[in-house]
Amino acid sequence: MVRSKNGEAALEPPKKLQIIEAAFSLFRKNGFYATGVDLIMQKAGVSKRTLYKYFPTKNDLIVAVLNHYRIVYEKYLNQILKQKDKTSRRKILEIFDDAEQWFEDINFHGCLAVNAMGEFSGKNQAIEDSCIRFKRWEIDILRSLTKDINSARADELAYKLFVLLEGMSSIAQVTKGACPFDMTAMANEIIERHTP
Amino acid sequence: MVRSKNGEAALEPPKKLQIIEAAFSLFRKNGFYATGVDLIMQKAGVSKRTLYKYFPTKNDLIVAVLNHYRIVYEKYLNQILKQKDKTSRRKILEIFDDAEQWFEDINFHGCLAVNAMGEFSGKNQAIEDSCIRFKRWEIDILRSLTKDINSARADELAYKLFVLLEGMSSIAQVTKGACPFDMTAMANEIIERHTP
DNA sequence: GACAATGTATACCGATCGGTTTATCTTGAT
DNA sequence: ATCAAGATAAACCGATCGGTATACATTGTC
Repeated sequence: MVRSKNGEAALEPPKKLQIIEAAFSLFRKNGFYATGVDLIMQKAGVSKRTLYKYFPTKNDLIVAVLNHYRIVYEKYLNQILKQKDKTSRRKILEIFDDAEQWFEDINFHGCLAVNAMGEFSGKNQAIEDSCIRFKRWEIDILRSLTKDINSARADELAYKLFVLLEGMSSIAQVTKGACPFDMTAMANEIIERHTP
Repeated sequence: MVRSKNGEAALEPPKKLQIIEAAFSLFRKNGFYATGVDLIMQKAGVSKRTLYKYFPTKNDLIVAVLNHYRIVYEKYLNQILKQKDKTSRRKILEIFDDAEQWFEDINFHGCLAVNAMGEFSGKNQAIEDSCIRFKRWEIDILRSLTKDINSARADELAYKLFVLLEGMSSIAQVTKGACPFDMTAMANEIIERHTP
């Protein structure tokens, strides 16, 4: 059984990833300050010593979680972006369609980077930088798509779509109600208006 | 000098308001969990006993601060809304103009209700309710103005403007950079498109 | 079977948290 | 001048925080 355990261990994520994923779900649900390291190590099934071996401070773990957040997002986006048979416009609308569903999920608690900035703004530069990088990356993705729609006004279109996405996210986080209007249709209108 | 002190005391806000205002600025800058009651009482120039007389728990103070946040916002909005010589459209654009300046301010840290929801979602019902009420109130104000522009589609127009406002707020909070596009012009475009 | 490495469990640390209590001082009304 | 009210300052409380240190169990390698 030792051998089989080893085989599994090679496939299952290492402890470091376990910790990040446990912290990720706890931070998202309960916030950063409100989540203690004891709870994280308990949920990760890992001792405190191991946790502090991989992450010398809690803030280091937070930075790692924010990076993980982007990687998870990236994996999802790549599934959409790699579809060769779809136009950039359709890809964008697909992103908005999925986002609309997320926002209606009872377990949606807003963008982790926005929440982190609300708790650590002016307090921890590394965390702030992570958040800023995340948002810049988000709009870069959108811009890479809007370039195919209207290369001359790609920046403007990407930014307008981004504002729509962020606005809906914030509103959904607070009001927790279903969107009173069709977000994807809104995105489609904006794209329509910027299509030459 | 005792008499002059008394005279001033009658005009200056009572201790309760001092506490709320001190907590307001601290919560906005440093977040809720990260701000201890000791710092609040120190900044308010008030003893701990007095603070706990007016607010039995810290969460009670947070709710009061969120209500205060709405009242401050309301006072500002009333200055705009009461101008009889301006159209509702101009009033909306004025709101967006001011918002754009706020967002570029170095001391802007996002919407307090959004930040509070990020820290207390699923933890404190009273705080959550305060945040939800705040957002509902915001969109109600917008709807009261869009009714004058297009009564048939007032809800839709108000919501679109609200999404724009919230989206810009979130983006500004994280990226801390100047808006790359003219937000008021965007609002104007939206209104234009919904004007019959 | 021995050994070093690694992980776990847990006790512990000082600091700080939200909140209470006590003791002192100021104040306004009589 | 006195006295009760209400404020302050500060000690204090138990709990929890992030983080460290210790003791024990498990593991792969030789």
